[in-house]
Amino acid sequence: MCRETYNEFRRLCQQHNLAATHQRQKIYEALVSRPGHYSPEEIYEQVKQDLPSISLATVYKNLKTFVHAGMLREVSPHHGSWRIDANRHPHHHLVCTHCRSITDLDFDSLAPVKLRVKLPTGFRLEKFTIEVQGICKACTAAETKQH
Amino acid sequence: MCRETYNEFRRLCQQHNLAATHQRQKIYEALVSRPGHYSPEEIYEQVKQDLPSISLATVYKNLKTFVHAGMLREVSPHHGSWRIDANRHPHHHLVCTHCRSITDLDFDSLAPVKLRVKLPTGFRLEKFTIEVQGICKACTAAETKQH
DNA sequence: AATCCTTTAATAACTATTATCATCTGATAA
DNA sequence: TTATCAGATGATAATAGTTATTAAAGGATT
Repeated sequence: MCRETYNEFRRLCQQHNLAATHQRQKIYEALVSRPGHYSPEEIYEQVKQDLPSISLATVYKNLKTFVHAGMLREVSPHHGSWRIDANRHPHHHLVCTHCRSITDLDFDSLAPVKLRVKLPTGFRLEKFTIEVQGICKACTAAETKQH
Repeated sequence: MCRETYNEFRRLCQQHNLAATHQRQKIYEALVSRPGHYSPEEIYEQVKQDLPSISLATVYKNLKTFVHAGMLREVSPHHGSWRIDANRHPHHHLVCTHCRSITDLDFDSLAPVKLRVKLPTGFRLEKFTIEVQGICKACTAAETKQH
């Protein structure tokens, strides 16, 4: 890990009250040192090259910790189970990043997407989908009730 | 199932060369008769009320069949494994609906999202994410090679 | 009604993820 | 440095979600 990344890692851990362990260091490095959208399994394989005795559960736990702390993000908030949409009309989705509930948002609620550049050659565009991410009413209510 | 929905279902099955079985009818109905973004498990529970002996595998298989035929859509094209994104800069994603690969698209490649209406009260907006869905270069190439 | 081909139910198998718990380690203070 | 201890780790069992297999049943066509 380059010194800059290392320092950033230490700083982030301190900031979030996390012990800066070897495992975390390597997991963090595996993600930030190369572009990509890796799965826990892939990170595990990568980190194992440096720390052969690391456990897959450790990778999962720390990825969760990092995401929860805001040090990393998940690519999509819909992960887990497959969801089917029977709404045939073009529309967008409101997605709660807390409870992951999904609500339809009328297509015309948002101005059409405008492409300012050419897409990579070879990519055959099908459609744009906009996700409006945030905290839903129910989760906001539950949150404020707690305090 | 109302007659209109039933006729549409028959028509869709015919159009896609699918036998119009009771199970398919009920699965289709469970989705289109009420708004929502249901999981296979939820559909299964719903359909079981009418067809107690239906198998969960049948639900999965038919949902896949319907999605593949274009009769229904999946809410999001990436399911499977959890993916982590270490790119701290705001950006969008190109997603291949075939191989599900993910590529970053610079934030400025698309004009900013414009909200034309108020969001539902209580929803606390965090951010907009745009997914650019289509077929990636590799998949297009593989496809044309086949023919 | 007979035939054929598709679909289904049951269930085993598999993949992805989480929980449990004994052991170990990083951070802090002495 | 070393002692201390909360928090982290590794091993693995458990669970959730999904897919594969196969014998039996059902729709479509004749």
